[in-house]
Amino acid sequence: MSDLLAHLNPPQRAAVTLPAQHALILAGAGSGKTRVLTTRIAWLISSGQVAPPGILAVTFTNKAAKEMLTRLAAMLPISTRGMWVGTFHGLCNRLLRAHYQDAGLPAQFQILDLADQLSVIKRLLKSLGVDDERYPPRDVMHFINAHKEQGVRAAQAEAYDQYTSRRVELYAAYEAQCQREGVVDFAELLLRAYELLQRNEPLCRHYQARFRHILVDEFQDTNRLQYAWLKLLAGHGSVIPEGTGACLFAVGDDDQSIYAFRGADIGNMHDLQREFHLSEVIRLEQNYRSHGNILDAANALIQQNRSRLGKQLWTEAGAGEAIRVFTGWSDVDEARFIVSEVSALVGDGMARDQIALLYRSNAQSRVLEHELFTRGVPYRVHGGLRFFDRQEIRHALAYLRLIANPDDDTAFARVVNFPPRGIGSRTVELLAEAARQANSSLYRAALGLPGKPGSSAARFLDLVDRLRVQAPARPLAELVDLVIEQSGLRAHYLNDKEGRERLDNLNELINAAITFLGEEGEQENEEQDSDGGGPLAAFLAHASLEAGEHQAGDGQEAVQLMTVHAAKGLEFDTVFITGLEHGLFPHENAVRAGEGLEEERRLMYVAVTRARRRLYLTHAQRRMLHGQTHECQPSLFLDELPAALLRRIEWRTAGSGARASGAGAEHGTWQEVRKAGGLRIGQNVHHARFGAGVVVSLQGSGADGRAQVNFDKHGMKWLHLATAGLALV
DNA sequence: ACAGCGTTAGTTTTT
DNA sequence: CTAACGCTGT
Repeated sequence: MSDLLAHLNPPQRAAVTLPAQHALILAGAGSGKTRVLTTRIAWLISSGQVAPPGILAVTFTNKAAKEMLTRLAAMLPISTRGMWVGTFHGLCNRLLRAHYQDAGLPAQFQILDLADQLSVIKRLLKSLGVDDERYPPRDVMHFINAHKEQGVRAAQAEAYDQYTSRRVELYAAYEAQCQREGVVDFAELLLRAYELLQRNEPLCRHYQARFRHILVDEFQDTNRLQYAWLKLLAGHGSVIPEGTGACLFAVGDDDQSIYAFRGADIGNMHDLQREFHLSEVIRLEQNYRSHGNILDAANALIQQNRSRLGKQLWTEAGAGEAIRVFTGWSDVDEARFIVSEVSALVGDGMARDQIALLYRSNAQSRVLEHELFTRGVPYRVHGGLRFFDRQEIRHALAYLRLIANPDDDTAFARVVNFPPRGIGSRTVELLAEAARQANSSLYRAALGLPGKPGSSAARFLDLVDRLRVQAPARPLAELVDLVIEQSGLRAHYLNDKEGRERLDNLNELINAAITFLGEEGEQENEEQDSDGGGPLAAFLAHASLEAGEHQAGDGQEAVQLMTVHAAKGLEFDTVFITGLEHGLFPHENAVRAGEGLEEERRLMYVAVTRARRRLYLTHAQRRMLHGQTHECQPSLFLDELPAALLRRIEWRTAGSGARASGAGAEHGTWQEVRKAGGLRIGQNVHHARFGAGVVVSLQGSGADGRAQVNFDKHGMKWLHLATAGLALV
């Protein structure tokens, strides 16, 4: 056991060996958060304080849950069996499957992802004849989800004006519709599980007696409902029998809270302290990731935020390199600099996957990708289409869903005419109308319709029927194969020119089914409760809850491109934070909202703390946005970093000795015009707004000519010679 | 049933 | 500037 604690620093050890009590651990970036969490569990178990079934560990992502299990398996001599480790959604799904009747759900209930949910809402609005201009489906969906995340049902929702009142009605209709179809959306998964425990006292007592330690990762990202769920399970706020209820061990970092827009509420951190009477908070501030300069920059930046619990990262590593700042003349210029820098780093032996290019919004990847592609640098963009989101996979899953639950209208509508079998929109409309009148699902309405035997509609119903009859006798993978074959999907994609890849994906789905069953059997389960609905329902839930890797890395070691949000939790030797311009990062939409700027700053903080050794901050003076070129001001975050930590990078400039690679082709161009406008490199100039500076490079000629000037006070700028009014000094 | 056209919007996202 | 969506015409 002492081995467990051997490599921990004092605060980490204090957190791990805390007596059985509620606790909040404020874990800074790179401070060994996951390690503390897993070691705590291992310590609790190996010191005999709790048996594995007494542990409930909650994360937000499947990746984090998996990582926790892997590390635990390495630490503990005994099996992790019996522990509940998973995402909020995964665990709630488990609860609902085990107690589906008490929760008022069919055994085969399906889980709607965001796209499915939107599709349900669209159909609902249509059937109710709602003007979707006034009530855009996306807004309605957001309205519904926001309420559910607050734990508010339609019946309790406040309708303070007529418009809202209508949306509450739609929320109620949506609830009814989902109930009729036997489907639950993501938020419903949590709300149902919460209500299940809240209303069923014996059941709640059972779990309160079982779980003695609840550990939560990324606590700052919890929404109100998730916090309420945790409190309920921990037995907080109600009188419960002696020896039951759990200790809540929450690990989080308020400075890395970047998901307020989807309901995360940092207020939960304050409430946790208050409601659980936490006298002290353990702070993990020693950072094992980054060099000193990077941490100093991060600290200085985040200090500008007013509402913080307070924390200061430090390291035993040296100061390291200065933070490099580059100002591009344009977004393209910025990208060229970055890629040239990347090439140089790779040339010096740095692994490409240790270089990350971060941006605030996805659209920004375009220019970077173009440049990387042109220069032949392998790269990988995170955040693309996920496996279970692919069209062909969704089609196949829809058939499987129909087999499991014929009332699933979303699934029905998706495949009723795919592959095309002559069931047009007219037929579907009639069907929808019949279903609405009979208050039944599309499938049942279709059964009731006076369809001619042999009609395409009847053949479709036969197909689903036939598959459903065969389903129970078949192993899951075989069933998937059967569905792909008999539905005509395989034949359809065989005739398709881009179908090759889609067929590969469908075959991959069969593999996924095999893998899934393997893993399923390996873990769980001495408990009977975990499958309500058999392997098919479990597989479908898996498909909804774990959307799969974004794309299998093609093996080739590649430069990593992603949004700052997607980078949270990751680390790289070298990080480029790009597009550091006002309006872009911080994003203008965020700045307008009340606390928006602070969240943007936290986002910047997350970005900065991703870097181990080298950090580049880049921005452009003009950028193409929505088809128009915009003049861009540097991000205010650049000004919030101590100048002493920064070093401006000059690129393709005379005599600077900066990376000259890539300048070859353009070298001649600017050499010819270096005398443009009477300016020369090294010329001292004065600008009305920026003051004194030195010309470091010249480009273009005539009305197009521009000069890069390093201003004493304002750093590097590109200026139009025609308009800048530079005075020679 | 589907191609082709016009319109419109355009942060961040896991489950 | 795009991409995505919805509508119209064949």
